[in-house]
Amino acid sequence: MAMQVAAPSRRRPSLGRQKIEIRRIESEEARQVCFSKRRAGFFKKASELSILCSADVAAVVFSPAGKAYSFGHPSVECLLERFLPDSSSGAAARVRRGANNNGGGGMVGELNRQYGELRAMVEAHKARRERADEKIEMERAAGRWLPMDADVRRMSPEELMAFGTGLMAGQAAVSARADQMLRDALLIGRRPPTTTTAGFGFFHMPHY
Amino acid sequence: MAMQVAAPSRRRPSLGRQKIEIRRIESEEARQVCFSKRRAGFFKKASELSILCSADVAAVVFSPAGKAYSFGHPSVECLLERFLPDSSSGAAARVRRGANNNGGGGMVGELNRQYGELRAMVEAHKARRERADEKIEMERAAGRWLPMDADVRRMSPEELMAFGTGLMAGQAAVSARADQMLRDALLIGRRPPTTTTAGFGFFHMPHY
DNA sequence: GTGACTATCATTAGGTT
DNA sequence: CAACCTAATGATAGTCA
Repeated sequence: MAMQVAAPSRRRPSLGRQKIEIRRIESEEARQVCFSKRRAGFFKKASELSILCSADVAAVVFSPAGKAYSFGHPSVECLLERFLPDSSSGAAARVRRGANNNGGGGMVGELNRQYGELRAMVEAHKARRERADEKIEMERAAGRWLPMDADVRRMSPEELMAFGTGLMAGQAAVSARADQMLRDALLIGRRPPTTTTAGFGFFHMPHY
Repeated sequence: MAMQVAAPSRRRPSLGRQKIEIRRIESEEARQVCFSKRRAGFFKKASELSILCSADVAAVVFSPAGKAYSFGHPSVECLLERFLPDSSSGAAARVRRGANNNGGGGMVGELNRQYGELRAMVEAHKARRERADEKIEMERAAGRWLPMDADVRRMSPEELMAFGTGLMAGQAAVSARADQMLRDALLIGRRPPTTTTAGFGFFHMPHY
């Protein structure tokens, strides 16, 4: 492998950072490198957020390979205890029951209420949309849509679109990742991660 | 190389970003503002990390006021279950229950999360993109969007619920579509609807 | 509390070593 | 493969509407 003699006076050592689109990085190598860099940056952000704003933050990341990393202030477990009970105890069950019974009361009503805020925001956007004309084309790529629940009958088209998109997005994510999750789960099983402290919260790093 | 900035005839509207130390922000107001901004940035990073590297990411943030926000790809519960040490009691048990409840058919519960996602997304976008192409949104909203195989818009809440549940069970085609669309919307920067999943994955916003 | 701005600081994509 | 480098992109502190 012949190496070129660097010509420092003429050639730039680097093009510097290039803009990239937020989509899966195809190159296995580049993806790995990016993961390492961004994971570090991500945890740093978590740390700064917790310190600057006195907020409690927990973050867990699973690498494509199945290794688990995490950050938690005060600790991941602690925050999960606070976060989970609320959504798993009575809420979900109650919601579900209500849906089966009348499909429009209780939680759904609340959902709709909250939707009012969102709607307001969307409205605000429309109000500000003065300069914009182009590519209605992309739309086609969107494919088919599917608005559901939350009393869609009362939503404006815009809201329906937004909601449907969001819904699909979530489901898409779940479906698309189901297989990998399964694989990961089987692959990693559950091994106790090593724990280290990084500045503020706790970092759990995987050991190989 | 000290260079004095020549006194500009016109005063700068802002000094721009200033460097700050990573320590609790004393000013109540400044802390709140910072929290909002950084929380958004934090979730965005989480989203990008999960997309770029195909990594599974979950993050939970509690504001000083006690409100909880979260991001999870595929979902917070799902990842937590993978992360938490096996323990048939306490947290793990609850986590599992919650996951089952939500995944088993709690569409509304899921919708509630989607709502949060949508809101987060809108919030994130208002900050910088809408001025470009709201036109598309309008056009689309005009009523030219293609419905799914079933006309969910005419379904009763019960029917929607059932349909939604079925969808969650497995809609490969839809998932693919959504995924593609999401990618386009998110990465390209010019998405049709006012919706972006800030990645994709679920956002849990605080319940009021 | 949120949106808009802008100058700056921070992060990181691509290469190199 | 990780540590360095450089330069361009991205995030955001400070301020005002």
